Amino acid sequence: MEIIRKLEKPVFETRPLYLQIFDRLLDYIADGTWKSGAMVPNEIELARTFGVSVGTMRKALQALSERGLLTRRQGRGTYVSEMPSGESPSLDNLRTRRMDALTWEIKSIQVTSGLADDDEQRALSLTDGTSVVRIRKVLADTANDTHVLEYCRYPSQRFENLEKDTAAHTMPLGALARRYGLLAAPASEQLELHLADGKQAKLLEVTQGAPLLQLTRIVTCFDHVPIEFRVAFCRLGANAIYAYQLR
Amino acid sequence: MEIIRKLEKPVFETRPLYLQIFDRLLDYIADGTWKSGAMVPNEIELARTFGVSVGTMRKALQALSERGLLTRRQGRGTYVSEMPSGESPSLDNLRTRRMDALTWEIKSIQVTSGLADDDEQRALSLTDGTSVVRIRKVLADTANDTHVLEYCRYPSQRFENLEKDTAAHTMPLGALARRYGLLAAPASEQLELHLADGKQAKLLEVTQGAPLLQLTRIVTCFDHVPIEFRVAFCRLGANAIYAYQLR
DNA sequence: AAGTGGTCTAGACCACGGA
DNA sequence: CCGTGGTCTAGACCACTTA
Repeated sequence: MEIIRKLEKPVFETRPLYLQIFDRLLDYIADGTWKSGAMVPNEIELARTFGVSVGTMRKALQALSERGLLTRRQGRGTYVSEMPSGESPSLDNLRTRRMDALTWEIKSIQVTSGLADDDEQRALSLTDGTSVVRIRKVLADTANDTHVLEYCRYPSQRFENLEKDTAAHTMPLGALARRYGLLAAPASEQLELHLADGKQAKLLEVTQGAPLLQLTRIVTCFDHVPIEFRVAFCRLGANAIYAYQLR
Repeated sequence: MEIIRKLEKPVFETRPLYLQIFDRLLDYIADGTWKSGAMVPNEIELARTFGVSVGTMRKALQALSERGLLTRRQGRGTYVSEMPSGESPSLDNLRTRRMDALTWEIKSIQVTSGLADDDEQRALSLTDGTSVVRIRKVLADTANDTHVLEYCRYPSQRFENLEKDTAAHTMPLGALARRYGLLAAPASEQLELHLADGKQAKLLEVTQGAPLLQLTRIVTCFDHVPIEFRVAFCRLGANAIYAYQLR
């Protein structure tokens, strides 16, 4: 084994072993070999099956743990992180002033599909003539007087028949992606101020020209292939804020 | 040395060695023993001087590197990260649509001090009767039509004579903190929509009631002691956005 | 060629959690 | 009590940078 690796590595794969293992484990999680919430074998056993030292195995596991895909606890073991699989369409960074999560009610949902327009092509790295599934939602947390109009687009090629998969329409992205054998990586988000146009005003029950917080994000897999393009317009109640952790 | 550590550790200090070293190195950087931009000794030498193995030393160095305080490059060595020491009062997350940094001009600056009010006491964990230095700035990037009204408060106790230290008033927090022997840790920030009151409207050259993006952040040292309480009101031009990296 | 950090190994002991 | 991950050691070799 030692010799095989020493011979093959320079030719076929020069990346660090722990990163190669990282990717293999990523596949395990994405394709369900390791199911959400399940306990995974211990370090020593994993190291043996991959033919590496415990230290190297550990580095791969820690990398996954840092990215939130595995949860490790001393004395307990290593578990596949439970992704929020419920109905909440994660707008995690919208919080109450006391940093509690908001509780969303889906007021309306509308699913269509069609050829990607210029913006969608650019955002999702699609070529001309490819199509996308579009999901438009109106969400509300009436207790906190906060309403969101959300436009999500997914490349049809990677999300086959998403249009008809109604159960998937209300899932947060993490769960949706995994349902289609994909793993969403951390993304960046952009915020700007936007004044409501007529249509937005109607859907969000505000007057035209009311100030909204506009969120734009593009989520990719770990291989940097984009899988979601989302634009959300938020009407924030007096008690609602957008909070996040600076680097 | 070995014996001393084995004897003393359980009594005086049970935290992992690499974290103890992390803190010592943090002090080196904060107090200027390791100057900004300087190269630090190599891992092996450091490990010897601290009386630990290279692996442990490495873990401490990497932790500092992850937090952006050290910069390590294979073949080059380890350097103390250069902090932005210029005049720009870092509003790093405000960007143009193309993600370029904005270039700020200080339109006005006003420095006062006085007893901390309730909000300031809460934000900075101060007790009744302690005082703060307040710096109010109006900043503008005229090219991108973006204006910011920024209120910063610092505990007088940790920033002695900051009121008279005019050079410090225009520094970004990282540089300011280091000038006073402190090291700022990553913080969290809150965003909300705010409608300009009369005073804000005048300072930002907008009409009263104009929508502003309000940023609130509290920055602490690595020991969680708060050192800055900042509230900023931003009038964003059409080309300006607030961008950040999701976890 | 020399020196640096990056990767990898093969052990050891410790602290925690659960049976 | 045992099994887990967390810490720590003392090496080895590799890849990169600079002189």
